[in-house]
Amino acid sequence: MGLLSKSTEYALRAVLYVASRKDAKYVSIREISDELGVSFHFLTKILQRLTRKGLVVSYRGPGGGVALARPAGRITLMDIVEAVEESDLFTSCILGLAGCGEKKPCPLHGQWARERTGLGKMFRQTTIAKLAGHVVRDKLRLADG
Amino acid sequence: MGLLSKSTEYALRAVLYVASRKDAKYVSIREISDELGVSFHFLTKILQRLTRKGLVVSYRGPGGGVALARPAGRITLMDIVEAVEESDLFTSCILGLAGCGEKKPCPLHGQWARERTGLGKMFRQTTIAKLAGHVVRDKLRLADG
DNA sequence: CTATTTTCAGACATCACAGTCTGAAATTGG
DNA sequence: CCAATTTCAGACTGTGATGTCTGAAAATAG
Ligand code: FES
Ligand code: FES
Repeated sequence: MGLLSKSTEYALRAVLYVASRKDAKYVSIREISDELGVSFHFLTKILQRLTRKGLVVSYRGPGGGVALARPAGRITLMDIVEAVEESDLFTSCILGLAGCGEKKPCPLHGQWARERTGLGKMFRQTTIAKLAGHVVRDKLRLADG
Repeated sequence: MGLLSKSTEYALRAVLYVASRKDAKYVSIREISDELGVSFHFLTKILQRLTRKGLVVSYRGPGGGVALARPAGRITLMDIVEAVEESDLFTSCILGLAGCGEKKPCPLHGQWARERTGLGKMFRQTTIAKLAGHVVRDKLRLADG
């Protein structure tokens, strides 16, 4: 099992792609799906979700597409993950028990809570701007190959 | 998405339960499923996998059940996870790209690789004995409620 | 206005994981 | 031997995530 769902993976890659094309006003979903090598229709549904959540704005018709709703420096990985994934990764018990907390911990609670906090920090502190800049400067990939 | 699959969660809980019943020779799957509150048949399939992988030994007939194949101090969480999960969590790209490594990193590689290493250490260094001891001494739960 | 482009919306299909069920094989106790 | 107990094996079903398809709605260009 991967850490993130396919939907979240695609969402992150798509947003990073849009952010790395700072010059463009709107980027069409068709262009994104072609560049990332993922299904157009599936990506459309995912981006619609980001649109409804207010992370990206969209525009229909020729020259339309999607754009970030606010500066990439104010969008974190956690924003995206929370928008598309209904995951309790950062709050739930690693053994799947009901209610994770200090009151009734499972035997793994201590160690998992520490790792989870580290992961949460990474997702909350890393912005799209930082990663997109990395993509542009170092020509990092957002697709296979 | 949780970090572990249901199968892995059940496997860990079952092994911890067996380890925390040091006095017993064999623990029946029925007893385990009752205590953990999970499906008997489903748990059976999971424990059969652990048996085939050589992590537990089983015995049929009255008084039969499963037991750890070696001292709990020499079974790590990673042993269990690798036995039941065909997960690449500790080797694959967090964006799902083909081939994760320094040669062709994705923009998240650096940060994810660090977190992943921490997680891997936790799973490799934590033994069943340590956690089961914790369960017995502090009466920690392995089931809901 | 008309044709084209593009997102929006939702139905439908596919697939892997989770869970259920039935019966066979092994072991024990009487 | 016989009956009860328990694991082993595999077929079957349910469910949610993934992926595909068709058409409507909005915007642009001519
Ligand atoms: S109770 Fe299990 S991780 Fe917190
Ligand atoms: S290439 Fe993406 S995490 Fe290593």
